[in-house]
Amino acid sequence: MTSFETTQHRPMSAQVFQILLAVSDKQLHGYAIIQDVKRRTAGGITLTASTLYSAIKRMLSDGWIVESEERPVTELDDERRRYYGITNEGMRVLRREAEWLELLTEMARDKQVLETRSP
Amino acid sequence: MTSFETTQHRPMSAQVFQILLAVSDKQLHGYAIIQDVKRRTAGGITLTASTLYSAIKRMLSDGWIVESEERPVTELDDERRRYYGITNEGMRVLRREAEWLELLTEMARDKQVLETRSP
DNA sequence: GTAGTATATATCGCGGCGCGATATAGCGAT
DNA sequence: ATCGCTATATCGCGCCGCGATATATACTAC
Repeated sequence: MTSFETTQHRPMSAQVFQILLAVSDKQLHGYAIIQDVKRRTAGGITLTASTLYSAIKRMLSDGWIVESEERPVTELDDERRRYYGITNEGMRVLRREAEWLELLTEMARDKQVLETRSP
Repeated sequence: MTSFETTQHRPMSAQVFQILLAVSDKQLHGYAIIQDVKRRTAGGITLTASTLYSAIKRMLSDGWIVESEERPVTELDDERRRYYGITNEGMRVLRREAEWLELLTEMARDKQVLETRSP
């Protein structure tokens, strides 16, 4: 019998969430992450360089992402790039955060802040 | 011809979001907000007193909530209580944030981080 | 009655983090 | 060759959540 879930939710910034989403299905280098997030959120989130690289530093030490030693095969590569991939732990916290966001959305729906789903 | 929507999303903390949700359909005093949020999120978010009252101060000056002068009719009242209600502007930013959270959830679904919704 | 806990609001200071500013440098095109 | 884009990195400011602390009233138990 597991104890009831009363664990305090550890907040994750929208920026870190987007970085994790970006590298969740492919290896990306920093600058590509910025572009990917900007495109996918339609400008809703524009990562600054300082935000990105400080976040990467934290996520590395937290074991959420890893720098890949072998480079993805591309004819047009750039030596300066550093590629990152998600870890199992990173995937775990990403999934947990996504479920949390889904729960928050449902709370808003319960309060009639959002339209109720499927008429 | 309107320009394409590229407005940067203004981040709202999970705490402020929960406070807005709590007062979205009824007038509540500070301490009751703490209890309401703790119950509704099943302990996921526990507002501290300092977080709540500093957030209330900001939300008042931002015009997201107002202090109600007339007190809700209850036989068991408490003179110390200060009741707050949501404004039209508060409702607007709350709805906008809820839609944003819904969008983030969909992004996670697109990346297979969440299971695809049942037909 | 009085001790202890819950209710209720408020302030201070620390720490974490997003971000503007700034630096450095390889790259691609005209 | 100059200029904008690509690419990574650091510093410092400011905002904000939170622990600590303060004050005071209400309720409950012994």
